[in-house]
Amino acid sequence: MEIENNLPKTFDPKSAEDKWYSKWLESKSFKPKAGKQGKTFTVLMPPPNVTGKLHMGHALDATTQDAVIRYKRMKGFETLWIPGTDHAGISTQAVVEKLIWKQEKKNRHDLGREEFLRRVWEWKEQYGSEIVNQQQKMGVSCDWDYSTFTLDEVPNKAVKKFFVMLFNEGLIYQSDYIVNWDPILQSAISDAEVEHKEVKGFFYYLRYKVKEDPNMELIIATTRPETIFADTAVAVNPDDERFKDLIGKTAIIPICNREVPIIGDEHVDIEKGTGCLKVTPGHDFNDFEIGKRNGLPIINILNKDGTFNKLAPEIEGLKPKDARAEVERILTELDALVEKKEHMNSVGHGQRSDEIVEPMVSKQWFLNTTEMSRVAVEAVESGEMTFFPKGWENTYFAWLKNPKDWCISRQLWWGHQIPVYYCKSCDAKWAAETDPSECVECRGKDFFQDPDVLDTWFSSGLWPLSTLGWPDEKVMAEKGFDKFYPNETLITGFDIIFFWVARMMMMGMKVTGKAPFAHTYIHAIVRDKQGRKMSKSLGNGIDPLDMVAQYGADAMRFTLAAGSGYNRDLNLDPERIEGYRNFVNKLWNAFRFVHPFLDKAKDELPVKSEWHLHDKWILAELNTVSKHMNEAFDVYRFDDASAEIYAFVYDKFCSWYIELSKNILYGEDEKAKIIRATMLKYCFRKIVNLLHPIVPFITEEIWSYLETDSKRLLISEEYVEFDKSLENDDVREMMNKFIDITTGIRNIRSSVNMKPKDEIDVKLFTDDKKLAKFVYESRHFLKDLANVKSGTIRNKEQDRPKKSASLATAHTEIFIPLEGIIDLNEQVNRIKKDMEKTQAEYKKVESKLNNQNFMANAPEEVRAEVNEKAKMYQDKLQSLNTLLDSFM
RNA sequence: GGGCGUUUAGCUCAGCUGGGAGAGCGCUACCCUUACAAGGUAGAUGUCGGGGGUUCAAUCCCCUCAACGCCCACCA
Repeated sequence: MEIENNLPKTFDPKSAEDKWYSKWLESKSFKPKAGKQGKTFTVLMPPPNVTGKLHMGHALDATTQDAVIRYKRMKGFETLWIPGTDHAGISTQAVVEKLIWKQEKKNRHDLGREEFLRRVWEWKEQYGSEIVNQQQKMGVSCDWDYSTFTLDEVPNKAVKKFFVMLFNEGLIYQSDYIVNWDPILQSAISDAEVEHKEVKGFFYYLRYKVKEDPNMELIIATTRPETIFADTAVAVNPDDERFKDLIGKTAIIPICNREVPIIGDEHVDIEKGTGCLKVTPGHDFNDFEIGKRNGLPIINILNKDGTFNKLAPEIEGLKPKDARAEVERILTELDALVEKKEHMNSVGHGQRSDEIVEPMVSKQWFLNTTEMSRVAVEAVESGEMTFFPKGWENTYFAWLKNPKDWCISRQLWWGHQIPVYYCKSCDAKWAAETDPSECVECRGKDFFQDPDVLDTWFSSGLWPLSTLGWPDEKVMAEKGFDKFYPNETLITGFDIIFFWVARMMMMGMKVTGKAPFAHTYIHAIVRDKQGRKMSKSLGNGIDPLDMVAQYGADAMRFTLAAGSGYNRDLNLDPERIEGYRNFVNKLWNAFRFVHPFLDKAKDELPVKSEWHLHDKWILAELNTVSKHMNEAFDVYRFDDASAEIYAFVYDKFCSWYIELSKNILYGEDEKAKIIRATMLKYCFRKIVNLLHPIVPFITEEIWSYLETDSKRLLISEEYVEFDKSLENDDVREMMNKFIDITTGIRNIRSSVNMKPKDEIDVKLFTDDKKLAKFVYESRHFLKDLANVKSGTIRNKEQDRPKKSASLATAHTEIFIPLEGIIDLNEQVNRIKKDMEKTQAEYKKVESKLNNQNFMANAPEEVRAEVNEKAKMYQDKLQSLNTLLDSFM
């Protein structure tokens, strides 16, 4: 019979993607809608930087969040997924500065603050929307009306409100402090933004004279000889027998010949170096502390661009590297350099600029996080917020249990300007949420705002609040703050646990007393197939949009979901995407098979008494899959969810149910046809439903053929739930046996190199009467599945055919009489091999049963299982013996 | 130096509270069989990093060694 099919032979992702994304937008399917759960479910998208092109990490973010949101939406939660973008102070400013320099040879100071910011905004308007396009290509179902940019009005207000609040509480303070200075950005950066890298350097052993005793000299080891101009002391350990008499005396710094005190300080390690330490409070974190303890002066010998200033006259204007060489030259000349030894040094680099950061003392704003950290720790310890996988809480704790004050000011222009004002007429300094018109103290008009801006993470930390309108009460009401805060789940990568997760926790709890989200799912970092980080310099990056163009968004999403469980790395090989593209296509073709029969299908399932055993079986299997998928999604095991449905579609639905349906659908029995068509349609509705959170496009496309009401979109359907009444272990057992027999016959066919066209006669022997009956009734199917032309099925008391190709399962012996055609020795060997294997298995269980300790200690169910297995192996061995006998 | 993690089939990885070693990709043979060659059928492959211990029973728990990776701190 010829069946017409007007569907394309391969699935075309592109047209489906565009079509359905617009339909979802039109139908407002992404907007929160009250559902049967009576609860909200909010997810906050980590806002990508406006500078950025989306990379695979974003694609993983998008896929996992979209899967969760779609799942929960279908489960009947009122879902809200909030998108947005981050102004990313440092990187954006750097990108635009570079661009302007390239085009006009002007730096930001040439343009002035106002003009420069205008240019950055212009740039942002042009490129910021690119991100939205890219996200939409991946199918994200977020509510675009909630889209927020960190420099929008409300986040601006949030930042100011929070700043002023903490300023007035005394938690935000200004201080001269040693900070990490990035000479490229010409700004302070926080500790968290510094990355340490191993760099080859040297130990320089320098000779310092002691003023009081011209014959005495101290040898000091240092890795940074160029900083001697900023030294204000020499320190030794007060318990160090070698040097303690020198404490109180004076050392003379080579080159600049400055006299500095020799002091005793516990920090000095007797074992390390020479036991003498040069103290540079202006350019070293530890020395800064020593200086504070001992009241030492601070000398700053660096300019903002990292070159040396006039306090280091011999090297003025030089960069640290050149300065070091010059100092080395002079020291050698003066015979003050005793020795130079190679040494691996770990040196701080700016996360953004990748330039060596210089510790430098400057006036900065700090946020005291002691109390906020404690609260944030408590929230996780109490279970108010849970990490998935749980292990990541260690990383979180490591950061928060050892809080350091957070340097929040940056010497940049692009960002939230610090809302602190200074009066020029009096000494007043105050923080205000709105632009002031006069000095709070002298009411003078001559005041100015602090020129610095806040660390980007300061505004990101308030993201859960500001995206829902805080602190503007009107906007909060519009956006449903009370309804959607706290969020339910945060999904992000582990690299920003303390940059972002910890800060949101601290700030969210500070403002509302509640953790901003209940769950944090930490997903893997996407790497290349060799496990290397994707980076520009390696050129191993994979562009998600290329993958979408090449294989379709569904294939890429399925790949990412399948690779994303509780693992730390996700090594992505484009070949895997191709593999899952094939899966998507498989699904499409399975549907192509069903499609012509949809006319016959009814919308309601027939009464149970009319179900074929195949139907009961596939519905039971599908039901189990739905159970496992629900469980997996609930705990963010996207890998399990994907594997479950993948295996079902391939190994159960396509390989068996569809194959078994052909005989019926191409047959004569009209009633049976209708039932089978109805069942297939029903299964397909469930399959695309279950798959929808992972592969939204193809499932919506297929759904459109299955649902007559074109207004009902799959995205808004109810997710399949477990239904206990569909479970049926007897049917499963029967089908498994039938599959054993079919596979067994195919196995024999393959072993004797039979062509698919060759028809065969099969003789089956089993003592399972129900099975015998079912197999007999299924004889037509066996023709389709294994080209069985004729056969008999008898009990094991009957004589077996001689010299046949044969095989034994635990329940059935299969004979294919082929005397004269087959190599008998080969057959005997095959049976013997099977026998050895089975015997080995049997021995394993037998030894357990003979082990008294096992019988005494093992739980009953385990014993029962082992018993059953032993019986199964015995049966099989007996059958194999019978098979061998047939060759005698 | 402190902490975390990883080590299971050629590759990438799953294996929950101990009780049959699994998946995908790849590979081999045969097949263009009327949903699908982006396919079908059949098949091969593991001393579960090494050693020791607990247990009737260890990939799983404990100890130890080794290799690799990450994070933090520090480096006179």
